[in-house]
Amino acid sequence: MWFDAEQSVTSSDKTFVALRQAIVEGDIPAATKLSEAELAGRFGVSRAVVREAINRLESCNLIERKANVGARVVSLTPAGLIELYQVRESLEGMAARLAATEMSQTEISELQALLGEHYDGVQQRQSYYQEAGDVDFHYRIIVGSKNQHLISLLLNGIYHLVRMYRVQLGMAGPRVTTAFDEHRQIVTAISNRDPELAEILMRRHIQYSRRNIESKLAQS
Amino acid sequence: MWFDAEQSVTSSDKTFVALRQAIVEGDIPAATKLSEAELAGRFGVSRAVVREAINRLESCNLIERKANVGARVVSLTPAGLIELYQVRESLEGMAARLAATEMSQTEISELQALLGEHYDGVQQRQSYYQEAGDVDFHYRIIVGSKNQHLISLLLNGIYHLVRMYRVQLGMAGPRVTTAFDEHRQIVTAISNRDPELAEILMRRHIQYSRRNIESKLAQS
DNA sequence: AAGGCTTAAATTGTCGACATTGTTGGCGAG
DNA sequence: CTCGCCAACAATGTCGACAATTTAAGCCTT
Repeated sequence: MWFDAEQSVTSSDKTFVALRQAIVEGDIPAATKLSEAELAGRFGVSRAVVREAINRLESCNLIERKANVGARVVSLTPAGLIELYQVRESLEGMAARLAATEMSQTEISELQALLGEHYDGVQQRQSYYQEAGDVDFHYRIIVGSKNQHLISLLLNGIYHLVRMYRVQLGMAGPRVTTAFDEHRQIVTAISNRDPELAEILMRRHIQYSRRNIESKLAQS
Repeated sequence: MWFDAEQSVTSSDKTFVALRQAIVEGDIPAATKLSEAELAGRFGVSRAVVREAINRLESCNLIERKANVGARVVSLTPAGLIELYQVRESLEGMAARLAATEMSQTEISELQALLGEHYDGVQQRQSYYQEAGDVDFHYRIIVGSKNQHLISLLLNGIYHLVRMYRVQLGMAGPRVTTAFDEHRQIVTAISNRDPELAEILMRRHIQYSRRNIESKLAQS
């Protein structure tokens, strides 16, 4: 499912990607202290490449660093989740707004087709497909904004954190049918070239998503 | 004027800050190729610290890197400026919205006091004060949002780029009186605890600012 | 026994050298 | 004369070792 067209060529890249996945998937639990030496041994590389990987992880907001002390994986807190979704609401709302004017007709058609596939998946209750379909939907709108800053901030910065919360809080993929309706409304607004409505609907969609995760968080 | 409470203790930090300033101020022109060896010699440090500084500069979107090729300072383009201001509009709009509910009464009072000082500066046509006052105004609202992601994205990521455009396109500081009115309206909305209005006004304020810079850009 | 100081261990920060990759110039074939 | 291959060069990527700082333990004092 993953949209990394950029192949990681250098050793640092591979270590970075591997570490990021380990953190996001929870193989390295939240709030874990990261020892450069230990990681270097585990990945069979030098400490320099681990350092570079850690630096890049830090700019993804997946780890926190203190000078002369070390790095540790971020802690997942309810407050942090809310803050994350506030930023996401802001950025993805703008992405939807821009997508309404910047996406080509071809891209919009593909988005509508994706919505159709998504609908089939929902009918058959394929939960794995729901998750992938949701990510793909948001991904296309973000890219459709044609704004490099937005794309970079969301795909490199926010989405891995969002996924980390989802995975580690055990979000399977409920809220599918309602989410599908919201998706359809957003696509309609975009194909009508209505930026204001697209932004409003996307922001509400993310607000609902946040509240859904919050309620899950409160249960556990 | 600068608000870096975080003192740079390590050698990488100092190199990073120095390099960032050199790039933002234009001492190192846009689109310049950055040689690790040369910079290491110029700053009197090892290549490793220059590498780390360059990595951090990259996550600020001030330089671009290609594997096995090298790094170069970003190019300033009209399209890039527009994209940057679109993101800024989105994020600072959300910051104003959050500030309207999250800022303490004390912080709001200080913001109003700052507005008064700013007014005096405008009366006396102190252009240096106008620039500093504008930055300080936006800074307080961003911090007032109490959202760590927002604060980090804007202060570490966006603002240095904005400043780079301002400095290198020779923006002295016009648009002061109108901007002052806009600032006052925003403060009023925040002190009235009106999130929606605060966001709308901030977004319009940044849209105006963008158009102003765009017209300057078209002249040259 | 509790607290603070000193010292030792471990971790991070920095350095110089080596390996690998990309680039540039020249040479030769067509 | 142009195109393509090859080699030397320069730049980035990686590594192991040393230096500086933080942390922990141990000892001494009170």
